[in-house]
Amino acid sequence: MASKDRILRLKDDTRNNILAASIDIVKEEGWQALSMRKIADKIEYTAPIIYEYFANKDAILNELTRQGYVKLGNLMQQAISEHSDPAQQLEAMWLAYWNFAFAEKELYQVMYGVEVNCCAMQNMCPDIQKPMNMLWDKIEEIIPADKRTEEYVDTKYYTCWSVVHGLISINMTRKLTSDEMNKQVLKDAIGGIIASMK
Amino acid sequence: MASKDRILRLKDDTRNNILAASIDIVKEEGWQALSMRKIADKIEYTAPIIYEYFANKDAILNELTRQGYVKLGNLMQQAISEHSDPAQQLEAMWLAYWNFAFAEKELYQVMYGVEVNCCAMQNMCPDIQKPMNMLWDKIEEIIPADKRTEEYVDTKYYTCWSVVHGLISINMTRKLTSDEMNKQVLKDAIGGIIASMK
DNA sequence: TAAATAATCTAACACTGTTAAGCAAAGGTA
DNA sequence: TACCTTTGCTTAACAGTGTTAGATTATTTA
Repeated sequence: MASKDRILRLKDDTRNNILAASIDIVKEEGWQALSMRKIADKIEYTAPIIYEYFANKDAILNELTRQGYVKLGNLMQQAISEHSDPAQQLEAMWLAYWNFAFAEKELYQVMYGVEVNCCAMQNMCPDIQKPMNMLWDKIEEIIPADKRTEEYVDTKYYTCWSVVHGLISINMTRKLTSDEMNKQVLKDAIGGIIASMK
Repeated sequence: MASKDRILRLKDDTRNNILAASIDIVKEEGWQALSMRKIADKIEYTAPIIYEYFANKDAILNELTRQGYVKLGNLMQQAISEHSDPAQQLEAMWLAYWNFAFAEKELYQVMYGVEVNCCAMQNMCPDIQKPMNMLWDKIEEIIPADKRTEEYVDTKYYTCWSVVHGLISINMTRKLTSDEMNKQVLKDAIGGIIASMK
């Protein structure tokens, strides 16, 4: 019965191949160029077999989105482990978020809908919520107990997120700002918000 | 020769009809649903005649984008006229930006590529640059002369823009935050940045 | 070896943006 | 009035898209 396992492993392989082929195509030609037939070509099959692994094209994008959040979560975990002071940890987490957005540009695009049309963030699965929760918890930790209401944490969380995501979006759609200025804006804004929490 | 004028006016009418039909469709069914044949149906023609008025689909989106920037510019102008203090003017301008994004959600989406795929911001025509320039100039005005370098103004400009655009993007892709909190975040962040300029 | 099952492909549907060819009505000219 | 040319518009088509049904081939099981 070990052959069953081998076959299952092979099926898993082609599933991964589909996902890998997809990001390859996106990296080469952008999200708009991603088509079922192109994916099939790349994995040396015909288009219909993809539907044995994914319900439809959106399901592929959803899985890539999920994987993106997993990666982001891991990077944040690592950022935390490299500092002991909560404020420094939070800053490192946002920096990790920032770096992830450009290191995995294509994933960030599908995760946060910058220049992508698809998949309107339907299923809020745990993987997707994790990075958000990590940031939220860390902010909660920094805020002194007497100010620590859910609303206050929410406000600070969304303020930080807005700055970072906004700056990333702007950088991705048009590229005018210099790298030094990005770092400056990021440090200024995030630093200011973090300082205002205490 | 007045009949020539009438005919030209009619041509202008259908051009406008094409644009109006386009936003109508987008408002009803979203950007993804916008197709040449649907536009044609709405203006009671067949698809190919659209190409007598616009080079291709992207050209339609570009024109809508341009019109969006014109509207935004006018709203900002109005915001300025309603205050005398530069800091208050700037705050009103950002508020106008914010309100525009939700009053003309579809336009904002095509202007800033939130959940849209098309038209990668190719031709930076004056109409498009105007709102940016208005904000930039106002920020320059607020910053005291001894700090007023181009880089410093740039930094403050992008910081503000990032917060606002980020918050808008987040609100448009997922809607979790409450209206009151949005205003709070906006006022907090923008207010803070403006205060830090002086 | 024969039957049953799994794996894969071909063909098709309805849609997309876009172009070329053709028809029909209007305009100008003799 | 007759012809010609231009304009306005349509039909038909091409190549591409996501997706499904049916047929075909290969593999496993009895």
